Amino acid sequence: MNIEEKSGTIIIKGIKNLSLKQTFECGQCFRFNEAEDESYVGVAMGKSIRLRVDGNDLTIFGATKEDVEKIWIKYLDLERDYGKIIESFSFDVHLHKAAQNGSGIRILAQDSWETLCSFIISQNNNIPRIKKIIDSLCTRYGELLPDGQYSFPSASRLASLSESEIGETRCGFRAKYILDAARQVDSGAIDLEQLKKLDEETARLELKKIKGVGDKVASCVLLFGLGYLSSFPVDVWMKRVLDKYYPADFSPTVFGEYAGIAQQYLFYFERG
DNA sequence: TACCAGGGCCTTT
DNA sequence: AAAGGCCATGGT
Repeated sequence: MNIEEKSGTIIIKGIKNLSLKQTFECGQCFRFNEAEDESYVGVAMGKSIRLRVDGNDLTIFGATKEDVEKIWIKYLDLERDYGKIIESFSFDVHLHKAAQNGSGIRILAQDSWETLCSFIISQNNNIPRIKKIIDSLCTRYGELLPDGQYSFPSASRLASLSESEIGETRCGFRAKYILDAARQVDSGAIDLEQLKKLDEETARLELKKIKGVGDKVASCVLLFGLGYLSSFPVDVWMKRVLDKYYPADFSPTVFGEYAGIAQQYLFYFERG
């Protein structure tokens, strides 16, 4: 990877298939927002960051070269050849079309705890409100970062709160689910890092032991927070896609080891 | 298997 | 401006 450091910013050249807009607005992540000059600003992995793409060059503001190498390349999944994956989907006309439409999407390797908590909040909810609740959670219970933003609160911090304190974020009936997740992660009853080492279905069963985590939320956590790129979340949108374009007995497992990436292309395409 | 659980967005009127 | 449907659901 071609990494240059220039007056406090990092530039990585020759990155194909990276659109910040598609990546941050396809519903996998709730803490990045578009700023001026089409850059994206947000907090992840406990750090604030600003990103900008010009052609095939990615500029990273506010990060050290060490953090780029250790954190951000992995977070943005920059080492994976998405062009090759898109071509591998050419056996399916509809998927291939969707993939070309969303060819700048990358599946972020997000923090496992933040992903679990965020997708519990996402249930039966819309994106603007999900973002608002997460923002409130971070401002209230996260840690203040040098640039004035707040980190995502740790499981142990949330485990120390009452249900009504979590409810101050206006998350409604989800407060008890967030608290259960925080307590199970904080106590070690669930070890999210260990789940990355299991097989997908065993990890899914572990996640579903948490209140408020059903198949859909578990699938999202597997895909966005635990690195299982074969995980294929099926929500109302995806049901619609499957009904519309695929036979009744169709199983998304035919999409293979990158079925989760296929899911994102189909989701992004269908939502328009 | 229905129905219920915040609340706010968003479209329609 | 007011109404009502809807929302990347899961629990009971």
